[in-house]
Amino acid sequence: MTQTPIRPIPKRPLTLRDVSEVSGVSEMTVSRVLRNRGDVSETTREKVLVAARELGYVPNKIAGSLASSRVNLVAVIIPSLSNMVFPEVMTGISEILDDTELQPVVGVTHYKPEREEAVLYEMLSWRPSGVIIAGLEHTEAAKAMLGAAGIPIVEIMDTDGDAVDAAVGISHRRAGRKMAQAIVDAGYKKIGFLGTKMPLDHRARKRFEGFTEALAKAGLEVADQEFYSGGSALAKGREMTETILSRTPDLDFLYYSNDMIGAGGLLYCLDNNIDVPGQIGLAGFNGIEFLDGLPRQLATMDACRVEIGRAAAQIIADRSANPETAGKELITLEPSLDFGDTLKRIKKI
Amino acid sequence: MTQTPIRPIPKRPLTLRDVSEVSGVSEMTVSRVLRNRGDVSETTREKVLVAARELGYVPNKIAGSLASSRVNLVAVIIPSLSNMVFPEVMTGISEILDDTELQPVVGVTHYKPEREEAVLYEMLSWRPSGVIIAGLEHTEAAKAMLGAAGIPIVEIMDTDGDAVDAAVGISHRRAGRKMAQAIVDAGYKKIGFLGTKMPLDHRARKRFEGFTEALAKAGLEVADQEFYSGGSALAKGREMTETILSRTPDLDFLYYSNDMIGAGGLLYCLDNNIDVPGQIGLAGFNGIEFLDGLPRQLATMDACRVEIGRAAAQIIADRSANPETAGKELITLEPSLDFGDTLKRIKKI
DNA sequence: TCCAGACCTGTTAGCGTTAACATAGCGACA
DNA sequence: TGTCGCTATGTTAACGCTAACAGGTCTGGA
Repeated sequence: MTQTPIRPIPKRPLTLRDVSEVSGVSEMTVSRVLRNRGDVSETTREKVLVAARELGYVPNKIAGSLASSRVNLVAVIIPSLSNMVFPEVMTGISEILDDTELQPVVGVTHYKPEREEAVLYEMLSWRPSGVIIAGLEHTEAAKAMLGAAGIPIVEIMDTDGDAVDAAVGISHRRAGRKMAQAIVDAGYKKIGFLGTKMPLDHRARKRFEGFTEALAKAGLEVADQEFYSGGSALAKGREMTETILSRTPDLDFLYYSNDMIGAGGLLYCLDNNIDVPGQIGLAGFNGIEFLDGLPRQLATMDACRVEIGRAAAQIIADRSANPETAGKELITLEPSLDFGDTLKRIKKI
Repeated sequence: MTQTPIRPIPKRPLTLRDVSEVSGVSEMTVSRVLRNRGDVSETTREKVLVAARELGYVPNKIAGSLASSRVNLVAVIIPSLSNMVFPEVMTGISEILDDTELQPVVGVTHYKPEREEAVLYEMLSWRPSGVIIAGLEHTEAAKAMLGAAGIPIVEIMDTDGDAVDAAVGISHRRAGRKMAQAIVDAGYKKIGFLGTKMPLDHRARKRFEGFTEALAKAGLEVADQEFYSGGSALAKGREMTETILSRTPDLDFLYYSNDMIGAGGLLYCLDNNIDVPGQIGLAGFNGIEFLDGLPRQLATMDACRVEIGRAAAQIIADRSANPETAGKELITLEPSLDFGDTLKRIKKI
């Protein structure tokens, strides 16, 4: 019936002092044991660990970080989590950071510059070991903060522009051009574009710019466009496809700004017995895994999401381990085109 | 050509002292201005804000939190981000916390108890204002930590079991029973179950238990089962459906443990001209928004994800504002059944 | 026998901020 | 005119931990 005589009343958060008292050594020694730093005899180590476990002691990183002025956090600032793109980037980041002391902390901006600024400020106030932030476009204030933070900064996803420090991504202009080229090569002539109403999604904008630019070189232009916002992307893809095809029935290609609406479009075409890719070709952007299960494989372009996450995290990890590495790395990955079943492979005539 | 004379050399992180020197007041006054706390004259306030902005000062929350022993973080511990379920829970949490000082910090466990334990330890070491954690099943050590943390704990998603402190969720047993009942009522007799190979997904397990239990009451049992792990859920849904139907061709209902594989199954049936819901009925679980775009609406059950997030965050916010509220709230939400187009509505004969 | 050096443990002084209290200035009122 | 009571500011002492240094003990080689 005897309980372990754990002091029952105080209910105040435990500190190193409590552990040190129970184990009969100094706080410093307890700290050493708990961090595996410095020499401690095996007997002492054991005593301390037992005491800590018995008390249920959890170290206070707030105090530890302040004292050591090292914070094992990496701020990750992204526009959205509901996109499936960013969870994949997170996967890449975690893969690398799991092998280090570092830990990602996520902030979401909802594509709003002022939110980004606020989130960044908030994050920096925790004095993280590094920042991974989506995009190259930031408010002046945000750029100033990034520049002055004195920690590694990696801007991800995009390489069309100037980075504050390091950058990892793909060229979205190039991705747009590449897709346009493939479409032109396949012989399509009357091309429609379907995208999101997102003036602040700079990467989508750049893809579109690259796309129209390459079409122009081939003497073509986008014949019709349609935009949406909100709602189920798959359902919207259907609706938009219906709308654009009823408005401009002789389109022979539809380029979607993301795979989800592209998938919706594909389902619409199949439902309506439209010959894909004969009568109409389709392509999306991103290569999301879920597409695998669709009746036909949508042509798409891989944005190298996991690799981007990995590379970005690697830069932070390396610099964190090796502070003198001056950096300014710029890693440009090459998006690969997947023709799927919805884009003819016919080469230039 | 004159630059603002920002001291150029030191490049050491700025502190309150720097701002206080530039603005000519004490550190305490600067602190008061920056936190909007206590009386400060308008002139002084202005001076301080100008100095802070000019220097690009960002407060150090590490030090602030240590001194005030208040940390405005809420630890959110979930099994996965790639599920679409949890991003929705996050949405609910953010909605509520955005109106407070509190900020969510996410940790991901990948359904591994030992990861959960580690993540929890890590999180608690930041002394957050509260913990929102998925599920009621935790290791002994994790339960001990939660019990001893002395902060509000909300276990979410599930209410079939004992909570450490507060809990918000649905009864997955009940959800399973409810679905079984609807299937039985519609007159289906030979029922197949398709799920994930996830012994540690307790909620899926409980749904299955409730499901078989309700079938048993109607004198039925699950006629065949099929499990998967990894890969594109949509594609796997197809494969599994093909497999189970070729093994047991006379099944007249397929119950999927999540909507994604259910959608794959639906696409398979449509491709193979199987009459849904006449020949075979289908149902999933979760009510994910993306289903809206499918050719036919999959029957499903809403898990109240956003509401769960909101309610959990509200509990933390309330208790954080009002520490004496003793708590132990238990909020059970009612999952609603959506018949969609794949489950006959015929009532009991 | 003595000392270098490895090993183990303790002491002291912050880290940058905020809580709590102290003080200065100033007008108002009996 | 003295004192109360307000506002505006400053001073001091933590918060819980770790870096840096200071011993003290023990070993082995000269």
